[in-house]
Amino acid sequence: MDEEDGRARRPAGEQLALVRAAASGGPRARPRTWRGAALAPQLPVARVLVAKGLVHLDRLFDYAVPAAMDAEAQPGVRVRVRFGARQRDGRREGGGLINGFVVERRADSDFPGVLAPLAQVLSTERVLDPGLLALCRAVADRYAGALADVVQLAVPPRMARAERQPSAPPPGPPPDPGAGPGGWARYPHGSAFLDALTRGDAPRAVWTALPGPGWPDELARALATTLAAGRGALAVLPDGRAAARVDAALTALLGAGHHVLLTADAGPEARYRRWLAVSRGAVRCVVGTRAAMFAPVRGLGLAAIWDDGDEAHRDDRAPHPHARDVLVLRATQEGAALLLGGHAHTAEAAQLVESGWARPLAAGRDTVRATAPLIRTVGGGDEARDPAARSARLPSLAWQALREGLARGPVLVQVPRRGYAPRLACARCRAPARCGRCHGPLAAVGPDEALRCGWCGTEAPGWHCEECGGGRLRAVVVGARRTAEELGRAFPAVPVRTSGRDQVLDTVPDRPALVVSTPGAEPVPEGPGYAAALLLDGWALLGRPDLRSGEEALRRWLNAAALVRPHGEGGTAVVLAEPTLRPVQSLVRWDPAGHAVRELADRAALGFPPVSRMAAVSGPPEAVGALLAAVRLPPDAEVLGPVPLPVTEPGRPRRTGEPPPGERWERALVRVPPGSGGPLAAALKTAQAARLARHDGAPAWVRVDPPDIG
DNA sequence: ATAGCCAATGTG
DNA sequence: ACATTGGCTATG
Repeated sequence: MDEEDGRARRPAGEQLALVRAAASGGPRARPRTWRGAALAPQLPVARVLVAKGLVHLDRLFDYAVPAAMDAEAQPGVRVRVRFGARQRDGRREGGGLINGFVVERRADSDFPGVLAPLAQVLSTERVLDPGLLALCRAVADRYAGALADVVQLAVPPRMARAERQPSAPPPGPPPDPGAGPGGWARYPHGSAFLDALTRGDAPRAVWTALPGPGWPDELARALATTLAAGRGALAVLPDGRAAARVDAALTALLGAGHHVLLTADAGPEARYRRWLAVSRGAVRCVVGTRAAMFAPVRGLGLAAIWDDGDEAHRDDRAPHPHARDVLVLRATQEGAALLLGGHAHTAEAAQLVESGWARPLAAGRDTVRATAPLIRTVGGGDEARDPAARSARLPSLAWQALREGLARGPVLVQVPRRGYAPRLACARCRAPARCGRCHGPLAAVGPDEALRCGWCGTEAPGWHCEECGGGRLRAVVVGARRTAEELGRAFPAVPVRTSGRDQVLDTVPDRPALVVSTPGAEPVPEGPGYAAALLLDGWALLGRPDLRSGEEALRRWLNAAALVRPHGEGGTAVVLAEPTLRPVQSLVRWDPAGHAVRELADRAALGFPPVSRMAAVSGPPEAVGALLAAVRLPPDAEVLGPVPLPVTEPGRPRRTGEPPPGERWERALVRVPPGSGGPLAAALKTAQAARLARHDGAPAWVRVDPPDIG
């Protein structure tokens, strides 16, 4: 914000006299809108956010409002201004035109100098309203980022054609979904949650969704209930497919016109048109992917997020806000309800419950048992005795589950994402390197890690090829397609479908088929669910030192197993993993909340997020050292490191915050206890701004909530 | 970032 | 005496 510098405030008259003098005096050309023009009679000062995300320029600048722009230069509109000009003997020189937003109209300015005029009002659309501005400010503060950067995430680029069209209002008042609570009746507190929404209260719930296809309808009912109570509603989903399912459920409840779908699939212009309908208040219900977390819904009554453990919820642009955290901020700031739902539970969700901020919304054990499939595990001890199973190189139990499932319907095989767990093969004969105990694929989990089985985790020192006796390995990438081919040969009578990153299959019919999919791309079965699922993804994750490996493996398993028929209808999911491990046990008991609670306790004991908050400072050693030396950290902050970062391999595309190839960078972590996250971000931002403004040596990167802590 | 100033350095 | 370069600073 603008600095409080204590200088005497000039009366508006004197200020304007200065501007006029400047305007009539100099020989230089001035913006055409300005030459000789008078100023706005009322509120002649516009406070402008310039659209440059520089941490050290993270404040507002005052401009004079020419009379001709008086009516249009309202708070929230996009403008163009001269920025970076210098002032010499009463005239201004240079400075380029850049975009910005009018944030406020004022009678006078704190700035003691001569104000430059607004150059142009780009659009009369008030896209950055005070509520959205306050949210962006809070997000920037939370993440030690620049306000302009966050605004760029929140306000889509202008599409003139979309602005020319008026936004159609809904066909009438939103219909009351009142046909009872639907699937919410299965949850002891489900109806109470909906009733609270109807009353206009702001209940906050962490919802453990029952397995099965019901959740999009339940989410839609919560949104529709809020809308019927006269408030706005917003749901953020991890991908376009999930958003489309909720969109369809909402259309079924309300008909068309009462909500919009904000996803990237629509294309920039259609997306902006829908966003404008929300911004203008014509539509008050939004379903979308992460950018929708900022959707300026009027009178927000409910903010909902599905599957917050999905990394797609974190924006990939600085300062990398996470939709869960943004919605928690919004619910607090705007007095809205929060619904954080999923089959899995993050430690963050558990923390919201444990702190008392949110209440659990879960079904009873009996209901869970009646809706979940039977979970079976195959650990390293289960040999493949069945000759047919041995030829398919699958443990016999897995083979059996596939065969029995295929007799009754589609069977899902969840395989690791391509390139995620590189498989190894004999360098001489190309035969896949197999585990001696369970025939699972061997994998090198980390660069210097031991060779171990990708399924049961058994280490395989001194490996030799079973086919040719060779002792050297080479990496081969085995994706879904290859797994599909292998399984197809094992079950020649059954059609094989694949679904993965580049070719996602939305649904599969209720007929016997092998459906090979990577995590997150699982097709939704059209019938009562998959007859069986084989979960081959996860071991590579569990072997990692990553903080979230267990949580993430369980999340992927639960999301796949939730697509399987209930145990009572013959549904079975087989997971190839050691049954003693915590995530495996939690899957067997279908207890995601319990897993998250234990996970949270562990992290609390170790001083890990989300109980502590962490920020990473990375860069060349001298830059990291200088920033750490300059920063005035809160007294309870603790600096860990710095330690050397792994060197970027040449050729691999580099992400921001990673060292350029060949450079040796370091990373320090700064950790604070709960409650000191805000001061930590503020301190880092201040130090960063001071160093950048002075060009004080090489810059360091600051990132709040860094990924890959472990 | 970016433009403009200034001083220091280089060139005829 | 003048041009070129690099550091420094403020941006309304």
